[in-house]
Amino acid sequence: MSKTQTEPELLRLLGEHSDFALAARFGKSPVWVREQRESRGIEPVSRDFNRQAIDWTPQADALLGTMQDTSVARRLGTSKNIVGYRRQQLGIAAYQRPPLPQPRLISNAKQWQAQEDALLGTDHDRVIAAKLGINIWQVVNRRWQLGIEAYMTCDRIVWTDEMEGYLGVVSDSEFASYYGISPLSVRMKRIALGIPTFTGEDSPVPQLPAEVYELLGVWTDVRIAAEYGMPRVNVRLVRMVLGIEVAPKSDRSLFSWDKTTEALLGTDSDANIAAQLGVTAQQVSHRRKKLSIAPSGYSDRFRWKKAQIAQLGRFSDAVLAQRFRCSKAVVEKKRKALGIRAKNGAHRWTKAEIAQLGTDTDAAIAATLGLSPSLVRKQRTELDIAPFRPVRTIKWSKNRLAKLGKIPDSDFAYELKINPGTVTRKRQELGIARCAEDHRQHWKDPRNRELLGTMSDGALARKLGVTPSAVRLKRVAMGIAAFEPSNG
DNA sequence: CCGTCATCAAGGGCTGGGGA
DNA sequence: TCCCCAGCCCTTGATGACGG
Repeated sequence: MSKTQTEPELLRLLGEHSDFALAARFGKSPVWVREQRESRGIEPVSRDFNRQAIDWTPQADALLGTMQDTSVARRLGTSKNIVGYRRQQLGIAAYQRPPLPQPRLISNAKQWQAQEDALLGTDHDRVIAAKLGINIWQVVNRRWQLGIEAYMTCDRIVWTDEMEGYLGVVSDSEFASYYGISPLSVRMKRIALGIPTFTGEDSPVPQLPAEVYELLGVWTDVRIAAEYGMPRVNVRLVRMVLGIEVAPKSDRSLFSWDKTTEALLGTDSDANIAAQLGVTAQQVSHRRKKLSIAPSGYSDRFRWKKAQIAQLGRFSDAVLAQRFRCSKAVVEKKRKALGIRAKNGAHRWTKAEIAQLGTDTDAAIAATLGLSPSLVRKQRTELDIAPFRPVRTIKWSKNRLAKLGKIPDSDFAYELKINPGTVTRKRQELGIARCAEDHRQHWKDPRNRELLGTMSDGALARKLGVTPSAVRLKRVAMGIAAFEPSNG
């Protein structure tokens, strides 16, 4: 089929078939197909486009249970839910993965009870292992055998059935480009699901020394990578494939910087200097940035090209500095000289959002805008906006005065966004008795006390409507250890 | 007693260069 | 085209210091 024949036919089918299907049929890239579709204002085809089109032939049925539903779905061009439904209709058991390599730590077989199986995947393997009084590897192995997904608290990329179905259909880079994510993330996901490359080659999971398997989830990835001289990404990939949660954080170690050690900053890579000083690369990076020292190898004498100037403001200065191999200050200077507005990280600040900075606590604004408090604080300090101070002159209206003593001081203070002491003093000044209830009521409730240490202080604070500090103080006072996501 | 800020550790994710 | 990997940014959460 010639190009002149191909393209009108392809364009006619836009929106009737998925971008990937058309790309495969006409030998185009999915990104190109999407661009053509979007430029014509055509909506993408529904992810269920082929729901009715599945022809369950004996050959198709024969695949059920011989591999993961996701893999069957990919072969048949449908979703894993449809495959799973068909498999259950025919009473075919789900595909069971082969057993994991048996580390030395698994000493004896365990008879699993139904209620113990029910715990799998509901929390970190380490936590469940502690609850059951067994080794984490017994939990991992059992969960793996039953095909239960590991408990995850964070997964930034939301992998849909549709996305998983297209893994291996096109190259990782093509896939990454289409969905706007990193090829590395695609590769890791593809290997984790046991899907070969689109050329049909297997991507083996990196082999780690036997003893390292026992350290996964026990030591941090960074520590394993450093101790065994292997890339962190390999450790992460194997841990991800096995569904082992991250390890608890190590104890923090403070480093005292002096003129001699500070003089090293920027003379070599942060990692090399970190190794030299026996600290983490992030500590070096943090100190270097604090002193406004450019990374090693970055030059301030930078010759700008048109293509590079075109990127100013479209990406954060830091990202461009890394991309152009120059310091962040060089990018910032050029951008400001051209009057181009900065792009901060993944978030582009609007005028309305900037106007909110400093009008409330960073945490409260972050919650409103759906950002992290750190990002809000960073933006506020960059714009030289003073932090919100809860201590301020408050106008005591009749309505506000009427509430004194009717609700707990701390609750009222929270409502007014002022310090609770201010409310208490005003109430005492007017001789009004305090409300019998106060924030301590939170801790009088045994159900709330039982929550201490079971989740992060911040999470419990949000749940109870108090600050993380309040939770932390109570937790420490009761001698309860801080919650560790991987604590076992 | 509680809120805020600064600092640090760590994980998720990305970029880009080099090699097969 | 894929793989490998160093280096970096962003985010989350814990904690000490300080102040109201």
